[in-house]
Amino acid sequence: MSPVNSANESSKSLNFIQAIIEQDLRQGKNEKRVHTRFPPEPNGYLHIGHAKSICLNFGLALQYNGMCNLRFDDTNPVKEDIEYVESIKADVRWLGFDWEGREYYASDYFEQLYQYAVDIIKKGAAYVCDLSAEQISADRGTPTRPGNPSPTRNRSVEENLDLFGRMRKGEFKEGSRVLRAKIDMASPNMHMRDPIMYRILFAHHHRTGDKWCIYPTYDFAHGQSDFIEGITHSVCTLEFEVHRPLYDWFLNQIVEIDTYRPQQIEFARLNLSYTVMSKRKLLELVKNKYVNGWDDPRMPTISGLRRRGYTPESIRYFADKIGVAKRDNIIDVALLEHSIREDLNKRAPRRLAVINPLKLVITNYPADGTETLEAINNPEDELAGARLLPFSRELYIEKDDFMENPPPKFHRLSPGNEVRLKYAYIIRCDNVVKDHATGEILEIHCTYDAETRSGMPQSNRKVKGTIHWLSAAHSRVAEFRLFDRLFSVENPDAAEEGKDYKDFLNPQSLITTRGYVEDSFDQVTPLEKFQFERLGYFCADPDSSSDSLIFNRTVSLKDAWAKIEKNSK
RNA sequence: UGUCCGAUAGUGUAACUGGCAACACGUCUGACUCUGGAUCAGAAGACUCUAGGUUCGAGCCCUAGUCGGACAACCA
Repeated sequence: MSPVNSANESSKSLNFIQAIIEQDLRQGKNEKRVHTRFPPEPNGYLHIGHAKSICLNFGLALQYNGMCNLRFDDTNPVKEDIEYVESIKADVRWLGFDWEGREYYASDYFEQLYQYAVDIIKKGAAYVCDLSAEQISADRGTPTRPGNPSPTRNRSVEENLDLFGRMRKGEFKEGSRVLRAKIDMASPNMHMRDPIMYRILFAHHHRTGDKWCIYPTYDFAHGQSDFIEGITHSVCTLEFEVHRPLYDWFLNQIVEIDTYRPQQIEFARLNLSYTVMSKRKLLELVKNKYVNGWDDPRMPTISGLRRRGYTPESIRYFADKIGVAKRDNIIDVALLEHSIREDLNKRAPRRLAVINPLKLVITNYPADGTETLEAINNPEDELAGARLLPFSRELYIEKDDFMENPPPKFHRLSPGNEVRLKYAYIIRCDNVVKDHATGEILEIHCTYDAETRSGMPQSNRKVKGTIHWLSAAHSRVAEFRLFDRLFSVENPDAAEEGKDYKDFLNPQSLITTRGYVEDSFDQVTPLEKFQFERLGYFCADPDSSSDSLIFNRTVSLKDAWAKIEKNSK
C-alpha cells in the first residue's frame, strides 16, 4: 500500500525524478543528501493534486533516507490566512506524513532575503524602478518583441541602496516603486526581462504583522528559501519551468561556493476526469453554494475526500499508481475509485442496510417469533469476527431486489422465485400485495424453508440470488447521503461553445434519503467506514448527531442494473 | 510568427547503457461465491506523432516537420 514500498520493490522502474536523484547520488552531489520540501501557499485548501505533490516530496525523502520540509510560501499577505495554514497542516498529517518539526515559512527569511537583495544591488544587478505597474507591463514587450528598459535602470548603486532602504521604511506609496533585477529586457524568456523582486504592500501579514511593508515576490523568495533550508531537489509543477533560469540566476547572485546548490525539477500536475482542480474554481463552487464548503464530500479537496470516506492509504496508493512524468495528463477518476475500493475491501466491516424499503412478510413464520443469527463482519478478514442479527416475520428488503416481471437474468426475488436472505433462510415469493387504486406494491408475502438457515445441514442448497434484509421491528432509521460525481462530463474544463464548467454540474451529485440500518449501529464513530451489502461503501459523517445516524457514500459498487439491462437484451 | 517543454493501447505509467513494447485502471468473456461486490481465469486493444538519417538492430541517438502545453500579475 505504501508508495515507499512499491518504489523499493520496483527498483528497476524509476520515474524521471528518481533517475535524476540517483544520478546525483552517484556523482556525489550535495554531500549525497536528498532534501525536498512541500511548499504550499496558505491561500486555500489542499486538494488531490496537492496530495500527488505531498506523496512525491515526502515519498522521495523517505525512499532516499532524506528529509522533507513543510514550508509555507507566504510572500503575499493579501491572499493568505492562518486558517489555511492550520488546514494544510492537518491535511498533510492526515495523509500520514511527518515533517518532523521542520515547519518553515518564507516569511521567516524576510530579513535574510532583504540582505540578499541589498547584496545584489551592491553588485549593480538590481535597481529601484519608479514606473507604474501598467507602465512596467507595457514596457515588458511581448514574447516576440523585446521590452524597453526602465528610465531608472541605470541608477547608481548608492541611489538604489538609499531608495530600497526607504521603501522598507515605508516612505513610498504602495505601487509607486519596486525593486527589479537587472537582467535582459530583450530576453526571449519573459521572466528574465528585469523581473520584480520586491513590491510595496501595506498589508497585514498573518505572521509578521505590520513589521514589513515590502514583500519579496515568489521568484525572489523561492530559490533562496530552498537554499537557506538546504533543499537539494526542489520539485514543482510544470508551469514553473520557464522560471527555472531565473531561479538559477538569483542563486548565482547569492552563492559563491559551488559545493551545494538546490535544483528545480518540474513535473506535470494532476488532472482528474469529471473533476475541476483549480483553486479558483473550487473557491467559486464554495462561494456560490454549489457545494456546502471546502470539505463537502463531493469536493476533490483532501478534507472533502476524507469526509467522503477515503482513507489516507487509498490516496497514497493512488498517488503511487498515477506515476510522475512531464506530459499533460487526465487521470481517469475510476482509478481513484478503484483505490478506495481496493483499501476498503480489506478493512471495511460489512453491515446490512436498506435504503429503499419494501416490506416482506414471511407468512409461515410465527407472528411473534424472533431469533438471532450470526453474521460475518468481513469475509476478507477473519479477525473482524461476527455479530448477531435479529430475524423476525416482518422484514424490509431493498425495493430494487424485487421485480414483478423480471428480465431473463434477474437473480433476485420475483413471484414464484426463490432467493436467499443473507445469513438467514431461503424464501419463496408467493404473493404480491398491491394498492388497488394505484397499483403500487405495498408488501410481498413469502414462505421460508426452515431447513435452510445459514449453517444448517440443509443450508447449502443453491439458489440464484442472495439479498440483504432487516427485521422491521429491530432496525433503526438513518439518513443516507448518496454522492455521485460532481460533474456529468469527462472534462468539465473543456468548455464547448460558450459553456463553462458550471454548466456541467451534475444535479444528481447529492441525494439525501432515509433508510434503515441494523439496530446495533449506535456506537458508530465519525468517519468510520462500512460496506453496506450491495449498496456500496459508506462512512459515518462527523455531522451526525446522536439520535440520527448519517452516512456518506464513498463509492458505489458497480451498478448491477446496468448489467441486468445489458444481459436481458 | 519568440523561448521552453512534451508526444508509447481508451486513460495513465514503464522499457537498465540502442536488443522480442510491459504493467495498472478501464472494457469485454467465462468461472466461482450466502452481495450480480470482491476473488480467480482469459481476451481484445499500439504502424511507439510524421518523414528522413545513423546502426546488424531505434520507442530510445541525429535532422527536419506536425500536433499539444506553458510563458507577456507588483499571484504562487
